[in-house]
Amino acid sequence: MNFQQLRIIRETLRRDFNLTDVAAALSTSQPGVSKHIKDLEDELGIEIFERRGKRFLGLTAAGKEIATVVERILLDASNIRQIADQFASRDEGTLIIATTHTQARYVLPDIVKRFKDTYPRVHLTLHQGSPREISNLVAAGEADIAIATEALDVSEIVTFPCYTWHHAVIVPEGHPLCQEVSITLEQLAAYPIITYQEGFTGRGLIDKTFAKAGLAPDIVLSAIDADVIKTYVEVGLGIGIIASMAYSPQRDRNLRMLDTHQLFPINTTRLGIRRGHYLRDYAFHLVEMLAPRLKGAAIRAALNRDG
Amino acid sequence: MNFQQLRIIRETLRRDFNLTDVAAALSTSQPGVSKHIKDLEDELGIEIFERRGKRFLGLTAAGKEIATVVERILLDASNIRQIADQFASRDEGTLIIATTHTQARYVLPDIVKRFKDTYPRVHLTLHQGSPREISNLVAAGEADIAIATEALDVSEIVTFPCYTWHHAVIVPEGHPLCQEVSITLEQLAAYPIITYQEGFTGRGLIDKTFAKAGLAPDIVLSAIDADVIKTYVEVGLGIGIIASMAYSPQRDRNLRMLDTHQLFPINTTRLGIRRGHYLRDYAFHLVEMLAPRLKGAAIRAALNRDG
DNA sequence: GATGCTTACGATACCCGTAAAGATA
DNA sequence: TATCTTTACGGGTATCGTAAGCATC
Repeated sequence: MNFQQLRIIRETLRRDFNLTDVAAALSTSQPGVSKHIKDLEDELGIEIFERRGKRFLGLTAAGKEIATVVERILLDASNIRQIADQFASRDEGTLIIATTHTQARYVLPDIVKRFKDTYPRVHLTLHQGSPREISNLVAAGEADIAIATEALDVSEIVTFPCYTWHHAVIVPEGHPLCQEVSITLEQLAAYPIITYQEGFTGRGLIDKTFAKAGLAPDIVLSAIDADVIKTYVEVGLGIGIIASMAYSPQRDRNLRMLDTHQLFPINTTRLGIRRGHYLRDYAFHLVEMLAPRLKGAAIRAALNRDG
Repeated sequence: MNFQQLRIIRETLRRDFNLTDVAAALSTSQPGVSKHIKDLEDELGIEIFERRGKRFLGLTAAGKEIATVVERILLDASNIRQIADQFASRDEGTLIIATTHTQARYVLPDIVKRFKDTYPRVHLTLHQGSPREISNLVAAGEADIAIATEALDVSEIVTFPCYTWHHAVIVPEGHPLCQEVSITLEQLAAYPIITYQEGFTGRGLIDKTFAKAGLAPDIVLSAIDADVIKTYVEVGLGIGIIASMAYSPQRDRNLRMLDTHQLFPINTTRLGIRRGHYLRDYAFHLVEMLAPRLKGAAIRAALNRDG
C-alpha cells in the first residue's frame, strides 16, 4: 500500500470511476492507474471496485468502507504538510476561501484588506461559487474555509456562526413605498418582486415568510447576486429584496433602502471548515476577523471532534 | 512522504529515539532509517527530531504535532487491511487479547472455548501481562482487546464495563473465622493478610476500604495472582483476600470462602479497545460473549468518537 | 468506430543493504 | 573505546510512460 494508490482510489471516486480522467487529474499515465488499483486489490485480497467487464461501475461493499478510511489518511497526510509549513514559516503560505457573491462583494473586501496588511506573505485566494459548489470545494479539501449563508450543512463540514443580518427592501427613488412609515408584507406583495434565486442568500427564508402570511408574491426575476437585482430595480421592473449589507447609500444613489427589520427573520452567515482539516494560525486569525467571538482553540477542538 | 518513513517516525518514538533499535525493530538497515528521516524532514522543510550533534534526543514542537497525525495514519492503514480481511474471509483471521492472570485463569476459559467452537478458523492469541503492560499493548495496536480491572484509563483506549465482582476472603479449613456469622473489617485486620500487589485485581480498593475504616492491616505477602495467594493461605501464612471468581469449592477443598459481600466495594472488570481501531465482526461477537449488554454497533460508534 | 481498460516492455528513479568514516558518550 | 549516526556506493526492484491489444458502448 502506498500513497499514490490511495490518491488514485480517492480520485477514482471523484472522477466518477473513469480511470482515464483519473490519470489526467493526477498527471500520470492511465495504464499506471490501472496497475496501481490492481496491485492494491491484490495486496488486500479483495476487490475495491465493482466492474462490468473492463468498465468500472462503482465501489464494492468493502470498497465503501475502505474509501472513508482512505479519505482520512489523505487528509491526515495533507495535515502533516500543513503542520510542517506552519512551523517552517509561520506567516507565509496559502489560504483558500470559497464564498458567494454576497460575501465576496459586500463583506469580505474590508477583511481581506486587513488580512493582507497583517500577513503580506500569505497567498490568499478567493473562489466564488454557488453555496453548493463552495460546500463541495471545502468537503474535497480544495478550499480551506467556506463562507456562506446556505448549503453548508453536510457531514464533512463543521460550521460556525459568523454574523447575522436581515433582508431589506430596495425601491427606486420616489417609489410610493417611500412614503410609508411602517411597511407590511401585504404591501410588499402588491408589487412585482425581484430577489435571489432559490438556494442563494436566504431566499428560502423569504419564501417561508410570505407563505406563512398566506401571501403569494409575484417574483418577476430571481437573480444570483444583488448587483443584478439592483440593476432591474433601477429600471423599474419591481421592488428588490436583498441582503441589507448589499446596499450602500453612496454607491446606490438611485435607490432607497426601506427599514424592514421586523418583516423577515434573521439570517446567519456561517463559515465552514472540513472536519479534521489542520488550519494554519493565520487562518484562525482570519476567522477571528470574521467573527470576533470565535476563538482558535475552540475551533480546533470542534474540528477534531467526532472524527 | 511514504509509509515506511511514517513507520520509522512512530518506531523512533517507541524505541526512545535510538535509530539502531528502530532499524532492528523494522528489520531494515540503520543507515536506511537515518536517510528516511532526513528525506522526510527535507521534504517537509522542518526538523521533526531534536538533536544534540548526531544523537537524537526527542521531538521538536512540530514533531509532536506531526507524531499524533502519523499515529492516526498508520492506524488507518492497518484498518484498511482489517477491513479487507473482514470481507475476504469473514470467519477467518486473528484476534489478540491482552489480559491479566485473573481473567485468563478464571473467567476467559469458558468464553474462549465457546469462541473457538463458533469460529474454528480464527487464530485466537492470549497475551498475559500486568494491567500496565496490557494497556500498552492495546495502545500500541499490538493487541485488539484488553480485559482488566485496572490501568485501562489512558486516552488512547476506549473502555466498556464488562462485568462486576467482589473480593472474598479465603481461610484454611477450620480457621476461627469460619465460626463467625457476619464478619467485620476489624476481625479481618486482626489476622495477617495475603492479597494482590498494588495495581492488580482491585488491590487499590482493598487498601482504601481498610484505610476508610481507620485500620492498618498487616499484609504479609502481596502476590500477582490468586494461585500464589491460595498456596500461602493453605500453608497458614495468613488469610487471603482474592477475587471471588478465583475460588472454586471443587478445586480448593482445603480452603473456605467467607461471605464478605458487604465489606468491600464493587469492582468492575472492563474491556478496552484502541480508539479508532477497526475490529473484525468476530471480535464483536467475543465482546458480546464477555458482556452480553454491549452491542457491536454501540462499540463501533464509541471507537470512532472524539478521534 | 469511439471510448476505456489491460498487457507488454524498456528506461528511470527510488529504496535498500554493505562498508567506511565521523561524532558522541 | 564503545556506541551511535552520517556519508558513500552498488545492486535490485518498483514505478512510470509509451505502444500495442482488447473489451465495452
